[in-house]
Amino acid sequence: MKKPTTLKDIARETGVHVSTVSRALDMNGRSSLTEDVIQRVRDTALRMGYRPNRLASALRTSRTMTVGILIPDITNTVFPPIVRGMESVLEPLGYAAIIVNTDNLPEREHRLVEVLRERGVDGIIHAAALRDDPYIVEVAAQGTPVVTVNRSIEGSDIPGVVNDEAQGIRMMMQHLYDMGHRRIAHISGPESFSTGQARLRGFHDMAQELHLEIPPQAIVQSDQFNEAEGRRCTEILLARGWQFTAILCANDRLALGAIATLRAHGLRCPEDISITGFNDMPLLDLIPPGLTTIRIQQFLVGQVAARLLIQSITDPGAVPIETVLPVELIRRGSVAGARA
Amino acid sequence: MKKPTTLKDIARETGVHVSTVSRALDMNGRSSLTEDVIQRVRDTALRMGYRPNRLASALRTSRTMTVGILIPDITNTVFPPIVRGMESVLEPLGYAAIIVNTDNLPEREHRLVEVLRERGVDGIIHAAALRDDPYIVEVAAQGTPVVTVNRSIEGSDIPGVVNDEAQGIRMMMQHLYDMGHRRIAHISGPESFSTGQARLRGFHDMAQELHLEIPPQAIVQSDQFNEAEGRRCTEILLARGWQFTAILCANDRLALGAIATLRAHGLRCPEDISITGFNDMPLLDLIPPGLTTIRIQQFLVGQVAARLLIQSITDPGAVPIETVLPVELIRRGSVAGARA
DNA sequence: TTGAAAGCGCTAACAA
DNA sequence: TTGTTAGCGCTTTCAA
Repeated sequence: MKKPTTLKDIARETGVHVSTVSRALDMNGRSSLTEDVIQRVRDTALRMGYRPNRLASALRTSRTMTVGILIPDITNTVFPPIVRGMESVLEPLGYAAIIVNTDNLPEREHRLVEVLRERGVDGIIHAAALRDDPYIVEVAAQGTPVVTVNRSIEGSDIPGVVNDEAQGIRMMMQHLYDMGHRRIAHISGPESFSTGQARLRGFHDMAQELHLEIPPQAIVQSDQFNEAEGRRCTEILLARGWQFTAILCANDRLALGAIATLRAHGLRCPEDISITGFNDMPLLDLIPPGLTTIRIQQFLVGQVAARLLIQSITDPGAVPIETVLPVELIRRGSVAGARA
Repeated sequence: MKKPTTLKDIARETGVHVSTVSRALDMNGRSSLTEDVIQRVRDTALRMGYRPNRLASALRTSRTMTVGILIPDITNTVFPPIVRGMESVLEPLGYAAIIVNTDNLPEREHRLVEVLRERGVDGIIHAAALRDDPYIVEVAAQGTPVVTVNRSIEGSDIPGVVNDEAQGIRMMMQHLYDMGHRRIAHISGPESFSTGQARLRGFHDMAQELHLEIPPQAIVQSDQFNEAEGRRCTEILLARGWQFTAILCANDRLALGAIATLRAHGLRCPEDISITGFNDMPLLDLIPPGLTTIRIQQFLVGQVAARLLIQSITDPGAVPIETVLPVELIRRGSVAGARA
């Protein structure tokens, strides 16, 4: 239970004033101190096992060297690589991260942001932003640096990193088209997320470009990005009776649900119906028939977001509002040529 | 950029002393204050959007209401559910969590623990403990409450939650035996983790009980719990030429690697060789041929660990050293009857 | 180049 | 029941 060494202890030990110790231990700002004093102080600090008390220093400087990360659900396998990407830039810079799960619930998000603010985080990386998220906009307006990842907030000037949704959908549609598909259904993402929205728009735009007819029955909107919703939406699609040869799903988990439901109806993927996803989440390659999907650069997206946040903290102003990262089409087994 | 409301602001506004404000806002300890004052203070606090500064309060009380969580790698899908389990008990109690990834590297673990201590965490949940982990033992000895999850530290009195490894291996061996397997190989876990050790011992114990002969060639030790090691170890097993009908792998990822290597050698699972795993990680059920495995209660293990930590913080002494959670055998497609 | 002193926001004796 | 006071450990302005 021994109590930690403080600056005062080191001061007593070396016979200088605590402010001198503080200066000697300050790494960046050149301190105008004698080399000799600096050495003596640092040596004794090391010897006594000094560990700076960031709470105290934060109270003085209002810099905690801690940031908050808002995730919808860390259990969703797309997010861990993103988090590691963030950590890979934050940790070397001396930042620690408080990670919280919002479950996409606005009032839970609200509460958790309070938790972060009470702890004086220097900034917030928001991977769970809602398209309409007035609360976090307010937080940013009050001076807490905020950046969004994956999703963006509509009509706000909060910097964000996103994947090239439009291009991803475009490549996928082109691929399906090239494989002979003309009647393509779409299970779209929740309309409360910018990703769901962007992918839906991409779908319409590309359909028009390819001169595909997309009747209203071709599209079902999901309420969440998960397997259960994928199943529910596929049931609806099937019940509508419109004859489609492929379903372009707004993400991988919806696609997994779609495949399961198809199978339950005696339909095979890809022989009867082709299915596509989005994200290329981990382990996907091992799940038959191998989902054809759009790969986003999960680790990189995290890195870029973290860099943006650091920049917002140290040098606001010069931070780009939107950063778009390229995506890649991954062909696997879930797309086949359209039946005649 | 408006600066946050402090107790002093509320004091000025209500015309009482800041210590009175502090008392009025203190939720638990009944404060011997007039109902009227309490109401007035709380009302204005609410009106002014007061948010307690935990840094300042922590500096005074040395309670940050923040805990540290050490994970080997959040990208490993067994861990996110465990983390959610922890969060499910921590968050309602007002605790936030700083989560860090050790990658099983001792010196990285060391550095990250420093990061946590500098931020004054009230305790540490260690899901990345090494069998021999003198540093964290020292940290605990110096007064920081520590509990381990999944893995335990040898010869220490640090409280820990583990799964019933012995019973899991026992059930699995019995299952293989019942399916006619008599020549069972084992890809064991890293010897630096208590889990690897415990499962290996369980393997030997149960083999003896079943009167199975286990020649030295039957066992290969992995260096890490991942697919690459599973492949490497399987190659070794195959090269040795000992005829086995099943491989009991120390965890799911080793098993996934084993299946891949078998396939590369033209061997089918389960027709030629049966394979088993441990953990029942998410998505495993979707990967063919469906790995027969031992399910650990991921969410629960996290919950229990968090409860233990809170107890260690608030009421040390009465904390059980070891808590063992039951496991379950999950039969899927990777085990078939042994070939004659 | 170094020391003195004040204060970040809060809590907890101790007094009144 | 409420106010006064001191101080948690650190940084930073001002003096010397």
